[in-house]
Amino acid sequence: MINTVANAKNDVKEIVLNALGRLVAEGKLPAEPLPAFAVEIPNDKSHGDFSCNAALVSAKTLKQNPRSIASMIVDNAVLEGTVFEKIELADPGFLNFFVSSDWFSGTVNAVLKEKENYGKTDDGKGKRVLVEFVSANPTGPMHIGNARGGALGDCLASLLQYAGYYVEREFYINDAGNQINKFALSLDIRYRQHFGDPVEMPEDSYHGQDIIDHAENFAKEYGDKYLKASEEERRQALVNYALPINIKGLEEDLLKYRIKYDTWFKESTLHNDGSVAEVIELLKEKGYTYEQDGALWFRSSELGDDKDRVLIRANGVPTYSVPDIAYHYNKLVKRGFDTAIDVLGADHHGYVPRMRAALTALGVDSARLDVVIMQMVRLVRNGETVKLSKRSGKAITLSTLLDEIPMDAARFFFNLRDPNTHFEFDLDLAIEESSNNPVYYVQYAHARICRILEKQREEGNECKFISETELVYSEKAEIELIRHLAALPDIVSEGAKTYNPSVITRYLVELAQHFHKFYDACPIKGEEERVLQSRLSLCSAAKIVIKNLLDLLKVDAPEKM
RNA sequence: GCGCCACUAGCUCAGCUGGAUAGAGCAACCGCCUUCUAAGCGGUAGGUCAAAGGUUCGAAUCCUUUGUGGCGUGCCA
Repeated sequence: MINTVANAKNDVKEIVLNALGRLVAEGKLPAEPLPAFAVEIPNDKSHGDFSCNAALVSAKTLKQNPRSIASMIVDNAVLEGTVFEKIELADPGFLNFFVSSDWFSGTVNAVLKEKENYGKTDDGKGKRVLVEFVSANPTGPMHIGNARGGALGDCLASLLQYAGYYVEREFYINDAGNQINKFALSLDIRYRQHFGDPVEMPEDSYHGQDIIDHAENFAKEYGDKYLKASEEERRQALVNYALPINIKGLEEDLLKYRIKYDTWFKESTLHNDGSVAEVIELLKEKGYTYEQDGALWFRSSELGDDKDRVLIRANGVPTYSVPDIAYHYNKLVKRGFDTAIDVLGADHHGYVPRMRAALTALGVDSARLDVVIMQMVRLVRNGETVKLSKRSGKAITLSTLLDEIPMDAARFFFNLRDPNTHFEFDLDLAIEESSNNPVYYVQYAHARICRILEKQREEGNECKFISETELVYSEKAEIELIRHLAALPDIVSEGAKTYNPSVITRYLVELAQHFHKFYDACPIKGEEERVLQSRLSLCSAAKIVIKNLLDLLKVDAPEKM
């Protein structure tokens, strides 16, 4: 058994349940089913290492006051063979558990033994999860929202892997439908304008410089020969030329961002292989469709959406929902993933009930679709919000952002906050090479440890990894640091369960803080052998954990700064 | 109008399924390098947790109403 917070919490639960069981068996307590109770880490360390509210929550059921229940539990608790050395009763009825001192050395030992596996959990039990994220429109470059989605989706995928899931990353390419038509139209007009045609760009076409560049490069390569071709042929040629370039661009930008997908899934394949038609047939068969005003409707309002939705327009063209339904059907049924996770911007939240309704209609448990909604990012420079205008084509693209700020900072910063909260990205801070910048603060801790270990090695003090019974920790800063190391598996479980990688970045900042305090309070050089070895071991353990988690985030862990 | 998300220190944010005096970082002020990285550490000050009700042993946390802000609400994606 490894000394982690998670295991200690389980031990507390067992001790309490056993004590309660004994009391019931002796007839001192009624045999009532008790409500679930919690084990937590108190803020105030005088309240012990772990505290339990069992007596408080069961007071009502047992019809006794919490204090007397707690007192009975204390009297009947058996601590032999556990990591705890004492339990205290505290008002109004808390049970405070104190671990024995070798629990701390055991934790350090566990980290050193497990190395790169320390912190991993088996919550996922190998369940197959598909994380789809970014899926930016291939008609243009990626914007700032994709930057958050990229960092978030990629780290979420890594976190789930860490928690024992089998994970694949996927990018869904919308290479069909209206957006592509608009793309074609925009390219077409720019191409004709290039040769002096006075035609104007419609309001809702793509006005960006990238479209002009594509048209001009196309003109350079093929001259004016497509001017004489049919409009359809010309647009097709333009799309066939520009779209692969864009997709390649997306792939390259994302690779620079350290994101590598397992699959690039094209929407067009769903049209070509009949999946789109199949899904419509299935919905019809199940009786979830009807015709009205010449269009085919989906009875989504019966399945939790706030209104019915059009599947096929009066003009015979399916709406975007249909391939999307086919796509999710593909993920969950055809490819058999246990869970599909979509990382979406808040502006798409209205789409979620519809997709769940569709899955339900198709006989798929809609709980297998999980959606991580991320709120908008506000970019701030010099204390002022950077205005983003998509319409004018002057939005900040992902690649300009990444030219401005270091990759490490981007990946770290976009995972600093809960996905579902609005958040402010301070561009100046991301560039700053100081302790104000959380990335540097964490990296500095890592570099510092590396140098300490190296210096000690030069002086003949190798970290020997002596047995846990010989490690000794008594300083407050040591204890705090070890407590934090022990908490990692719990943090991983929580982050995986709530789809929230920000717990990892925050954990790292706190870990770095605990380390810096330890560094300041506990010298290594010149200490007696046992203390020296204990502290070297603790340094190594902290280094392992920082490195593991920076790797998870795909942020560099420099050995020197 | 309806729906989703938010509102905690001057600023940016934590606060786990309700728990024991509400936490960090920044900014402000005061300190710490002849010893392993001062890109570090310590201290002081700063809050009616948007407001009002409710639920209970106990609420920043759960419920209701109100206010403010963001985003949705297409036979656009």
